[in-house]
Amino acid sequence: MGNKIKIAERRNRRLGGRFFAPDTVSLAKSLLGKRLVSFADRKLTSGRIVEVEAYLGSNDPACHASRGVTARNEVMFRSAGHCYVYLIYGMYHCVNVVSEGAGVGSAVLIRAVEPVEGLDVMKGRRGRGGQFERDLARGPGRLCQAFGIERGISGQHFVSSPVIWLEDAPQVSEGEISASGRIGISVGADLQLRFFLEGSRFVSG
DNA sequence: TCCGAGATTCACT
DNA sequence: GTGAATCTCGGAG
Repeated sequence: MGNKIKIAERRNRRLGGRFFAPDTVSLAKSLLGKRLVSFADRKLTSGRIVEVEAYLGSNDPACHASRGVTARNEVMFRSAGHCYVYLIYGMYHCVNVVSEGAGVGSAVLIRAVEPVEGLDVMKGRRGRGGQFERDLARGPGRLCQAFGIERGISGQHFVSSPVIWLEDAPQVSEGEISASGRIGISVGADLQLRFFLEGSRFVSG
Protein backbone atom coordinates (compact mmCIF):
# COMPACT_ATOMS: atom_id res chain seq x y z
CA MET A 1 0.00 0.00 0.00
CA GLY A 2 1.39 3.36 -1.03
CA ASN A 3 1.73 6.25 1.33
CA LYS A 4 -0.59 8.30 -0.85
CA ILE A 5 -3.52 6.02 -0.11
CA LYS A 6 -2.67 5.90 3.57
CA ILE A 7 -2.60 9.69 3.78
CA ALA A 8 -5.89 10.06 1.91
CA GLU A 9 -7.61 7.50 4.13
CA ARG A 10 -6.76 9.31 7.31
CA ARG A 11 -7.79 12.73 6.02
CA ASN A 12 -11.13 12.59 7.80
CA ARG A 13 -9.37 12.24 11.13
CA ARG A 14 -7.66 15.60 10.72
CA LEU A 15 -8.74 18.32 13.15
CA GLY A 16 -10.54 21.19 11.40
CA GLY A 17 -10.47 24.94 11.85
CA ARG A 18 -13.00 24.98 14.71
CA PHE A 19 -10.59 23.07 16.95
CA PHE A 20 -8.24 26.06 17.05
CA ALA A 21 -10.90 28.64 17.96
CA PRO A 22 -10.80 28.50 21.81
CA ASP A 23 -8.57 30.69 23.96
CA THR A 24 -4.90 29.70 24.24
CA VAL A 25 -5.05 27.88 27.60
CA SER A 26 -8.14 25.87 26.57
CA LEU A 27 -6.49 24.99 23.27
CA ALA A 28 -3.31 23.91 25.07
CA LYS A 29 -5.27 21.50 27.27
CA SER A 30 -7.34 20.11 24.41
CA LEU A 31 -4.15 19.40 22.44
CA LEU A 32 -3.12 16.86 25.08
CA GLY A 33 -3.88 13.35 23.88
CA LYS A 34 -4.28 14.44 20.24
CA ARG A 35 -2.12 13.00 17.47
CA LEU A 36 0.65 15.08 15.88
CA VAL A 37 1.45 13.81 12.39
CA SER A 38 4.36 14.72 10.12
CA PHE A 39 4.95 13.72 6.50
CA ALA A 40 8.30 15.52 6.15
CA ASP A 41 10.63 13.98 3.54
CA ARG A 42 7.67 11.80 2.49
CA LYS A 43 8.12 9.79 5.66
CA LEU A 44 5.22 9.38 8.07
CA THR A 45 5.77 9.90 11.76
CA SER A 46 3.16 10.47 14.44
CA GLY A 47 2.81 10.66 18.19
CA ARG A 48 0.42 11.38 21.03
CA ILE A 49 0.88 14.85 22.51
CA VAL A 50 1.69 14.55 26.23
CA GLU A 51 3.16 17.99 27.10
CA VAL A 52 2.47 21.58 25.97
CA GLU A 53 3.04 25.16 27.11
CA ALA A 54 0.87 28.24 26.52
CA TYR A 55 2.40 31.57 25.48
CA LEU A 56 0.04 34.48 25.79
CA GLY A 57 1.00 37.06 23.19
CA SER A 58 2.17 40.61 23.82
CA ASN A 59 1.26 40.62 27.53
CA ASP A 60 3.45 37.58 28.28
CA PRO A 61 7.14 38.58 28.73
CA ALA A 62 8.27 35.02 27.99
CA CYS A 63 6.48 35.03 24.64
CA HIS A 64 8.42 35.88 21.48
CA ALA A 65 5.52 38.11 20.47
CA SER A 66 5.98 40.39 23.50
CA ARG A 67 8.49 42.58 21.66
CA GLY A 68 6.44 43.00 18.54
CA VAL A 69 6.73 41.55 15.05
CA THR A 70 10.14 40.40 13.79
CA ALA A 71 11.20 38.34 10.80
CA ARG A 72 11.38 35.29 13.06
CA ASN A 73 8.04 35.54 14.87
CA GLU A 74 5.86 36.98 12.12
CA VAL A 75 3.93 33.69 11.82
CA MET A 76 2.83 33.99 15.47
CA PHE A 77 0.72 36.97 14.53
CA ARG A 78 -1.25 35.09 11.91
CA SER A 79 -4.63 33.45 12.55
CA ALA A 80 -5.18 30.42 14.79
CA GLY A 81 -4.05 27.05 13.44
CA HIS A 82 -0.86 28.23 11.74
CA CYS A 83 2.36 26.38 12.45
CA TYR A 84 5.18 28.50 13.97
CA VAL A 85 8.62 26.88 13.95
CA TYR A 86 11.72 28.71 15.22
CA LEU A 87 15.36 27.96 15.87
CA ILE A 88 16.53 28.03 19.49
CA TYR A 89 20.14 28.25 20.69
CA GLY A 90 21.18 28.19 17.06
CA MET A 91 20.67 24.47 16.71
CA TYR A 92 17.29 23.13 17.76
CA HIS A 93 13.80 23.76 16.45
CA CYS A 94 10.59 24.22 18.43
CA VAL A 95 7.08 23.82 16.98
CA ASN A 96 4.05 25.86 18.04
CA VAL A 97 0.34 25.98 17.24
CA VAL A 98 -0.71 29.61 16.73
CA SER A 99 -3.84 30.52 18.72
CA GLU A 100 -6.38 33.36 19.09
CA GLY A 101 -7.04 35.87 16.34
CA ALA A 102 -4.65 37.36 13.81
CA GLY A 103 -2.45 40.04 15.37
CA VAL A 104 -2.55 38.61 18.92
CA GLY A 105 0.72 36.65 18.88
CA SER A 106 -0.35 33.76 21.12
CA ALA A 107 0.70 30.14 20.60
CA VAL A 108 0.98 26.71 22.19
CA LEU A 109 4.44 25.09 22.24
CA ILE A 110 4.37 21.31 21.76
CA ARG A 111 7.05 20.06 24.16
CA ALA A 112 6.78 16.27 24.03
CA VAL A 113 4.91 13.42 22.36
CA GLU A 114 4.66 9.68 22.84
CA PRO A 115 5.90 8.10 19.57
CA VAL A 116 3.21 6.04 17.78
CA GLU A 117 4.10 5.63 14.09
CA GLY A 118 7.42 5.74 12.24
CA LEU A 119 9.64 4.89 15.19
CA ASP A 120 12.43 3.67 12.90
CA VAL A 121 12.34 6.96 10.99
CA MET A 122 12.56 8.87 14.26
CA LYS A 123 15.48 6.77 15.46
CA GLY A 124 17.31 7.45 12.21
CA ARG A 125 16.76 11.20 12.46
CA ARG A 126 17.69 11.32 16.14
CA GLY A 127 21.01 9.56 15.64
CA ARG A 128 22.87 8.73 18.80
CA GLY A 129 20.21 10.32 20.99
CA GLY A 130 17.51 8.05 19.62
CA GLN A 131 18.56 4.74 21.09
CA PHE A 132 15.75 4.74 23.61
CA GLU A 133 12.11 5.11 22.62
CA ARG A 134 11.46 7.29 25.63
CA ASP A 135 13.96 9.90 24.42
CA LEU A 136 12.81 10.07 20.78
CA ALA A 137 10.47 13.05 21.23
CA ARG A 138 10.80 14.02 24.91
CA GLY A 139 11.60 17.75 24.76
CA PRO A 140 10.82 20.33 22.04
CA GLY A 141 14.17 20.07 20.25
CA ARG A 142 14.15 16.30 20.18
CA LEU A 143 10.55 16.22 19.02
CA CYS A 144 11.30 18.40 16.00
CA GLN A 145 14.38 16.35 15.14
CA ALA A 146 12.42 13.08 15.30
CA PHE A 147 9.56 14.48 13.20
CA GLY A 148 11.77 16.24 10.65
CA ILE A 149 10.27 19.61 11.58
CA GLU A 150 12.36 22.58 10.42
CA ARG A 151 11.87 26.26 9.74
CA GLY A 152 10.71 25.56 6.20
CA ILE A 153 7.46 24.25 7.69
CA SER A 154 6.81 27.50 9.57
CA GLY A 155 3.84 29.37 8.15
CA GLN A 156 1.99 26.24 7.03
CA HIS A 157 -1.50 25.68 8.43
CA PHE A 158 -2.39 22.58 10.49
CA VAL A 159 -5.74 22.32 8.67
CA SER A 160 -4.34 22.37 5.14
CA SER A 161 -0.64 21.44 5.22
CA PRO A 162 0.50 18.31 3.34
CA VAL A 163 3.42 17.79 5.73
CA ILE A 164 2.13 18.53 9.24
CA TRP A 165 -1.30 18.17 10.81
CA LEU A 166 -3.24 17.09 13.90
CA GLU A 167 -5.64 14.16 14.18
CA ASP A 168 -8.48 13.62 16.60
CA ALA A 169 -8.24 11.26 19.54
CA PRO A 170 -10.44 10.47 22.52
CA GLN A 171 -10.90 13.42 24.87
CA VAL A 172 -8.53 13.42 27.83
CA SER A 173 -10.30 13.91 31.16
CA GLU A 174 -9.47 16.97 33.26
CA GLY A 175 -8.21 14.67 36.03
CA GLU A 176 -5.38 13.36 33.83
CA ILE A 177 -4.01 16.86 33.19
CA SER A 178 -1.42 18.43 35.50
CA ALA A 179 -0.17 22.04 35.37
CA SER A 180 3.16 23.60 36.33
CA GLY A 181 5.41 26.54 35.61
CA ARG A 182 6.96 26.69 32.15
CA ILE A 183 10.43 25.23 31.62
CA GLY A 184 13.62 26.95 30.50
CA ILE A 185 12.48 30.56 30.86
CA SER A 186 13.49 33.24 33.36
CA VAL A 187 10.53 35.60 33.17
CA GLY A 188 6.96 34.54 33.86
CA ALA A 189 8.16 31.13 35.00
CA ASP A 190 5.78 31.16 37.97
CA LEU A 191 2.69 31.17 35.77
CA GLN A 192 1.01 27.75 35.60
CA LEU A 193 1.00 27.53 31.82
CA ARG A 194 2.65 24.16 31.25
CA PHE A 195 0.23 21.26 30.90
CA PHE A 196 1.07 17.58 30.72
CA LEU A 197 -0.50 14.15 31.05
CA GLU A 198 -0.02 12.93 34.58
CA GLY A 199 2.02 9.74 34.74
CA SER A 200 3.28 9.71 31.15
CA ARG A 201 6.89 8.61 30.92
CA PHE A 202 7.26 10.63 27.72
CA VAL A 203 6.93 13.99 29.50
CA SER A 204 10.13 16.11 29.72
CA GLY A 205 11.47 18.03 32.71
C1' DT B 1 29.25 46.97 15.54
C1' DC B 2 29.67 43.97 19.37
C1' DC B 3 27.84 41.32 23.32
C1' DG B 4 24.80 38.63 26.18
C1' DA B 5 20.76 35.84 26.80
C1' DG B 6 17.63 32.61 25.08
C1' DA B 7 10.71 28.36 25.01
C1' DT B 8 17.77 23.11 24.36
C1' DT B 9 20.47 19.09 24.09
C1' DC B 10 24.64 16.47 24.45
C1' DA B 11 29.37 15.15 25.76
C1' DC B 12 32.44 15.20 29.25
C1' DT B 13 34.30 15.73 34.18
C1' DG C 1 27.30 19.23 37.55
C1' DT C 2 29.42 22.11 33.86
C1' DG C 3 30.26 23.88 29.37
C1' DA C 4 29.89 23.94 24.32
C1' DA C 5 27.40 24.35 19.98
C1' DT C 6 25.59 28.46 17.21
C1' DC C 7 21.26 31.57 15.24
C1' DT C 8 18.22 35.61 16.44
C1' DC C 9 17.32 39.77 18.54
C1' DG C 10 17.60 43.74 21.69
C1' DG C 11 20.42 46.88 23.99
C1' DA C 12 24.82 49.05 24.90
C1' DG C 13 28.90 51.39 23.03
